[in-house]
Amino acid sequence: MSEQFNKLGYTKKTCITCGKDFWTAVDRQTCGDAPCDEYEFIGNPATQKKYDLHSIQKTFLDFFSDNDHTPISRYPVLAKRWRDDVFLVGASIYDFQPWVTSGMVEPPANPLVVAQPSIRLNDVDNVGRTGRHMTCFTMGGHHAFNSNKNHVYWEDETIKYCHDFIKHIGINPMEITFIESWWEGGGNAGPCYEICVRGVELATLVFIKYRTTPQGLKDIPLKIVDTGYGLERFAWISQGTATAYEAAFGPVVDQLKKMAHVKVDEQILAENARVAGMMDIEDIADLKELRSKVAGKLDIPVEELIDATKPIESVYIIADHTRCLAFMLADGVVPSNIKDGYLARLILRRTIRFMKELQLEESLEDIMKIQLDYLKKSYPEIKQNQEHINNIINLEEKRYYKTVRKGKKLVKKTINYLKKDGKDKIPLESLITLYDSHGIPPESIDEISKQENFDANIPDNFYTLVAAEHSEEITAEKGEVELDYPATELLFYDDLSKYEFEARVIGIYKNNIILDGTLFYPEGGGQPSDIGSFDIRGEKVEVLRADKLGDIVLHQVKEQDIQKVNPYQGQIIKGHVDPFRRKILTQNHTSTHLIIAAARKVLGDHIWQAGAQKGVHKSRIDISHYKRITPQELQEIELLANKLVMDNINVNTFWLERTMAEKKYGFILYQGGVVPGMNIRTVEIEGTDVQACGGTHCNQTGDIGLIKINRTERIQDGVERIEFSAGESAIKSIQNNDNILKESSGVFKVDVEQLPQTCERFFTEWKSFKNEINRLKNEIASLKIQEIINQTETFGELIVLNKQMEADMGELVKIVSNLTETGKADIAVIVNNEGKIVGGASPKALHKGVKMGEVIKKAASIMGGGGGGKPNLAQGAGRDATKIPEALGAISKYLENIK
RNA sequence: GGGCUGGUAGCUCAGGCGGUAGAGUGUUGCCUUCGCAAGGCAGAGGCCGCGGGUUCAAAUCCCGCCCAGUCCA
Repeated sequence: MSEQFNKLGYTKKTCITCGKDFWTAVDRQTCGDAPCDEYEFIGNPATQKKYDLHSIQKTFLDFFSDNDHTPISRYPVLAKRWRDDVFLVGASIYDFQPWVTSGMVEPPANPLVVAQPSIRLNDVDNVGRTGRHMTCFTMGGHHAFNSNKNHVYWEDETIKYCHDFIKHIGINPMEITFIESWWEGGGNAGPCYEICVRGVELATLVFIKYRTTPQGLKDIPLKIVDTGYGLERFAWISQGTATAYEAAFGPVVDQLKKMAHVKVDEQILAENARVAGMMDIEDIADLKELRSKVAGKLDIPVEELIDATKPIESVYIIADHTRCLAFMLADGVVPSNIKDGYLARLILRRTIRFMKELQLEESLEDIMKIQLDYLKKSYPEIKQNQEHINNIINLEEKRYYKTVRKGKKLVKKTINYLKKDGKDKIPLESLITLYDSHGIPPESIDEISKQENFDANIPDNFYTLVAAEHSEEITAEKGEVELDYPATELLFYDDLSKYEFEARVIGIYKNNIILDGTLFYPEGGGQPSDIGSFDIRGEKVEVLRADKLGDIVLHQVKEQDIQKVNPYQGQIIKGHVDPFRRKILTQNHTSTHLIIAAARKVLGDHIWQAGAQKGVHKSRIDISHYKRITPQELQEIELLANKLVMDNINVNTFWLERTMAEKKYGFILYQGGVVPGMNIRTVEIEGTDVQACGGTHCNQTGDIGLIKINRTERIQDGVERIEFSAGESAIKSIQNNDNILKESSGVFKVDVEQLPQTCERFFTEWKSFKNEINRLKNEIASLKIQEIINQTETFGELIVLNKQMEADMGELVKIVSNLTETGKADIAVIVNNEGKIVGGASPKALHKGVKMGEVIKKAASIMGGGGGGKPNLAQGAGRDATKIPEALGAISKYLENIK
């Protein structure tokens, strides 16, 4: 245990309430954390000086900077910029996972200090209501990374720093308690202290020293001091405001209050926060309990409490959410229906919903302006993105209103149907469909139902029931094979123009050959593998593909070829890479970098690669963009990309240490996806684009020759796919388009230039001909009626026509329906020479029980076909025209029975 | 990545268990009116998203694609 506590005059006690061990400098019974201790700082700040978020952040960074820590800039909140296991940064340690924390890469500084905006959305429902929950908070972290070679500092120093910092800002250290605890997360674990003052937890000091495995805890080589100071909490305790929101973003709250004319009862809020502080609030039931407790303490009915707090809670939510959004959008999250984009949309729509609740007339853009003006003091880069943020939120606002409008209609329609069916409440099934498929939250359904005097019948555990609808998905765990061979030397990086090489066979795995070095590029980074052949003492063995397994390249050959290689284990063989394929894949790969660069120029800096697949004939690249790329924009991108080709820019590739590379170029390096490893292969197209990329690239952009963009596709909301071809394939693509045009214009026998207007003309004419034909058929039908109207017979009371005549299906239908509708016949059955048959019945005949569908079905089946329809009109057909008389006979027979 | 909706007239949408493509609105002409608002009558306007399949017959059923919306991880 730490010596430091004794030095500082702290002794260990056990909390009489929760039983946890804690360290204190005074004689006290409880640990100092809620619920063992109540909030004691509301209306009673713990410091002389009041810190706002900007000043506490600066004080924090300066303090640790003065104590030998290197301050580093915040990381983007969008964690996928450097890792692919989480969407958003949830703590300062996320910045260094996994590369630094695994020991693979040196930290940017050691020890270091950072104020990292972090986003956690799991408690989103509590935000604004408990006085302390936020979606976005600033985690101050001072970190030390201790290895065998380099011991920086551990527990003693950490405790001292924490103690000194708290003292530095003016809190009496006698008030601090250090609660002993255990921390686990992200596959790591270690002991920790929770630092509490006046009932609120201000920081956590974690000492990461283990890896959690199914077999238990394992020591890790790198021991990490992971501290998290809740800077908003520090601001709060220094100001003693009723809620953390006033302390963290008071100016925003004030302006919103003014806008919405919200009046606040400070006493209620303070009591609410105090009681909430004592509770672990997780779901709606907890919130309800909170309300009733607070109402009880204030001795007012719950309804009154809710009415009194609802507006200000909305203000808090909006202030919190816009801050969260500002970071997300500025850092490059594009709202979407999936992944991180979905989270952004969720927050954005929640914000609008609470704006509606307050009946604010201002747009989201107006509100966001307040937030950005507040944030710009510490985060000028966010304010610089204002235009981009506005573009997105205005678009999203419109989309949201459209969805709401549609949703309202749908709910009303649903209710109408239910009313017709004599139901008095909405079944759960419909509620789930409305939410799940159409995004209408149950609160909205309830609201609309009330207007329609209907019971929405929404269960309390609605969202749990929705979750139950989504049955768990099976994720196939792929068994990783581990092979014990030395890393294959990747020769292709040395000289990209070489296609012949010699290497030693060092192993064989299934039908794969392992060499000590290779020129074959293994599939990776969206670039397909090379193909080619081995030359083994004059015998040729085809290489089907190359794959990377860890550091080893596997060369796949045909099963039967393995014996040819087997005797040569340990010997040198020759390899030959298909130069054409390699060349065109290389051209395609460099092209993707140019298209990205061009797209950023044309569409904006928010463009980020979301995936890519290169191919021989065509390649594709997915980019984040919040709306469709217009055809004009696409042509601009194509032109610009080709200009970059024509400029014949040098493409430089070199290896850089990871942290160095990040410092030099920023996260835009990871445009093409997260790359593993200590050193990063950096591909730089001079003055145009830099990416961490393991692929093969042209030496100069001119080597590409030509880029042809073929089409775009919206693969997901917020992600646009661009398909293109490069080099020879680009020429082929253009020629292919040419051929299509020539063939098309050839059909019309016009010049290519005239094709559009010719198509237009033909299509228009085709439509008018179609209408004309329809009109003529009507006329023909009435003429043909004249032909046969006098051939009717009378069966009892019914006038019957049962004949064969020449007419097509459409005419038959018109003739028959005209006859029976006008009363010229009660039963009309006409069959043409091909065996197509139509029958109709007048209301009078229907009344007698005639079912035309059955009649025609029978008649058509005699002719070897089928048919059917409604009682008053039916049609059918048979292939055997010789049976027509027989079919007509059957009908006569049927009619005999009717009369 | 997975699930669920939807795409029908210029617009808003019915219809859909296969059997003659509909309404409202807008539009055009005529009637009523000094004129307008309004009303009455008549008409024009549809590759029923695209491509396959099943069937005597597909807007309708099946498969694929495109477009839009939405929920979840």
